[in-house]
Amino acid sequence: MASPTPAETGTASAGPDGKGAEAKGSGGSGRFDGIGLVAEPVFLMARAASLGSADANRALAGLGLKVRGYSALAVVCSGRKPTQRELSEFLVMLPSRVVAILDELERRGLVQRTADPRDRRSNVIVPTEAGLELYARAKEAVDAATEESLGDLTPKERQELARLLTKAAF
Amino acid sequence: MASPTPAETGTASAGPDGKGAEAKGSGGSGRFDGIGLVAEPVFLMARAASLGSADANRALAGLGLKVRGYSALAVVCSGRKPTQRELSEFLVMLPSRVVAILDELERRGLVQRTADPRDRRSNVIVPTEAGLELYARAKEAVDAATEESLGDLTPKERQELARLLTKAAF
DNA sequence: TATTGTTATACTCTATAACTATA
DNA sequence: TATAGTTATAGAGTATAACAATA
Repeated sequence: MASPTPAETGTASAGPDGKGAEAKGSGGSGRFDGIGLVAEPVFLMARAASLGSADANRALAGLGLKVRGYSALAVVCSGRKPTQRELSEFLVMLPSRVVAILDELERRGLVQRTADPRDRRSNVIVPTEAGLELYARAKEAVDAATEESLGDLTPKERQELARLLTKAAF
Repeated sequence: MASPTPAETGTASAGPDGKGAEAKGSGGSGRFDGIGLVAEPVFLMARAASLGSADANRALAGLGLKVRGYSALAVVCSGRKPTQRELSEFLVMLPSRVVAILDELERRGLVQRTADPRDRRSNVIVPTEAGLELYARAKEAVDAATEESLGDLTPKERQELARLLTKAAF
């Protein structure tokens, strides 16, 4: 059981099996009952995030994106015109990592660094047409992956999960 | 706002600010409203897990543990006598990573690799007295950190969050 | 033949500290 | 004096492939 092959998981997460092979749908932790850890939010969030990111990375692989690049592109495509500092805070990424992510997105012609008229130290990041188009397709891919990885939750449960995670994440 | 100093975050997570400095308690995403990404579970789980792990790592630092080592110790101390393969699957860690984690825990005298009478290829991992004692203290530290990072959620909401995350994580 | 644990290796991400140009 | 972006570098974590012992 459970293929020990990590698969092309991209990077930002993943682990030994692309998808939990234990007791999905049993309503509990399946064959891992009795381990106190399964009741701890820190562990549950880490595991869910790891598996979810792996799924999303697989879904994004065909578009040449991974979760972090996709997330940055999503903020840039929101119309908010973020600076790199804002991206750093929102995505919980170090400024130096933002540089690398944007270098790649800019090299591919998906975003542009533009001058901030109010502070010449800052870069305002805006999407290109190609960036907006790729983002639209990427979002579909991520949504489809989410649909699959949260397949056990009802729409109402998903909405509640998102609400609670928002309180935990901000 | 928001100290750009990452602080001694351990490793398994972290980012630019140890704790969200935006609009905690506003019931929403604060100054990040209008970014579609904040509604996506993959992003929310990654952000919550990142901040939560950073908090937990800070809480565990004084005990010489980080989230992954703590998690492995927790499973070993559950009385389940896991093999390394089982730890790999449960913790979503590659077998080679489990080797490194256990090498460290064993070197510190917290766990022991013992022979599996039913399969001489496997190691059955058991805790030492010192391991059980350290785990008890570590669990308290993690629980306290969780108490703080989920401080905005009512007990009922935390319970519901744990239930939904369990469905998502297994 | 397949699996467990192990080692080795390459790559990515995280963390820190410096540097520049602005403010 | 402080901040935004950049670069460089050290340290963890992730992903693969191979191997010995065992099944």
